[in-house]
Amino acid sequence: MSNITNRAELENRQDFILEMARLLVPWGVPETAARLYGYLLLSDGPVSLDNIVADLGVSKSTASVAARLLEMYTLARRRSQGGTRRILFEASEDYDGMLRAQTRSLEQLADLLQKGAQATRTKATRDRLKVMAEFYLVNRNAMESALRKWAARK
Amino acid sequence: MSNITNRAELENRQDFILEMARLLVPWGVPETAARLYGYLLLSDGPVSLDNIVADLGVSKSTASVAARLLEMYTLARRRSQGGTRRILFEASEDYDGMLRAQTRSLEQLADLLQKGAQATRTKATRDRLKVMAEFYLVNRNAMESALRKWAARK
DNA sequence: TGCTATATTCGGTACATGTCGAATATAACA
DNA sequence: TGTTATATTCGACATGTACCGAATATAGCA
Repeated sequence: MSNITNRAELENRQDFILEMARLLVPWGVPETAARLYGYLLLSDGPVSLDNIVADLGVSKSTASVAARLLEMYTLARRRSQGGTRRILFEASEDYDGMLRAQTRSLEQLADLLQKGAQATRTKATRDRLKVMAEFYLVNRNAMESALRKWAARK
Repeated sequence: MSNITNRAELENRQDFILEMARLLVPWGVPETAARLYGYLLLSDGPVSLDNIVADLGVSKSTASVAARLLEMYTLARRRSQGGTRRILFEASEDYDGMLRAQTRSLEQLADLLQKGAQATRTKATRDRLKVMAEFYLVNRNAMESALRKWAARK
């Protein structure tokens, strides 16, 4: 039972899904999981593994693994329902997970550079490391601030 | 001819280099290129391929490829000198290359979501896509603004 | 032009990762 | 407890990527 209604629309959906994969793969999301995320974003409601298998053309094991991956990234949520073992998946509203990971990464980078600077005796090198640390910290703070502002909006 | 002066310091440098690799690999930088970047950051001046080979324990071909990669990322610069074929490498001051790539990526993501929204007929889904597009755009702008401010500093 | 120093490319190999279908586990329920 | 529907794990296989050493290319210079 496919989730897609007509032929003309399918092309657009496929394009969207493929493009989403193209953009997400460089962020470290495996191809299939990235496509699944695009698929979930376009789906009008929670979908089952069998939906995924039908519409994405992957095996059930692959679908299962990809869905769990997206859950780990907090990009998707599973929605169990009583009375059946069937699990439904949907895109999560916590779509800031990826960016939060970024801020964490920038923070760690700044930290490492700072520590590196402290352990460096050559002034020129030490100064460069300090400046870099500052650079990454400033950018981290900008993102962090934007994320906080967003969370508080509405 | 190694670039490292004494035994006690080596441990710290190695730690720094390894940690840098750990942080950069998730950004899509291959292990050896990431280690090389850490090494360049700690080096007090431009280094030759032979320095890299000696200090990083990789083959010359690997060093050559890794250095070229860093150049492509604009994380390193090569400095040719007349009178010899020897090339020296150093960390670049354009260490914002990675973050600029991020802003571009966020922009494309926002764009794709926006276009996806336009092609969606279901209101709830369409609205979600619009909100997401806005989210990524806001964050892109925050980073972009921080980068501009940094470039104009001093 | 030939010789030396150096960088780059190439072919093969090892390793990691994603995918599949089959096997297994588990929830629901008669 | 047995049967069915469903999800998950497992083992094998394919594919891609990074690495190495050898081969090749090229700059400098006698």
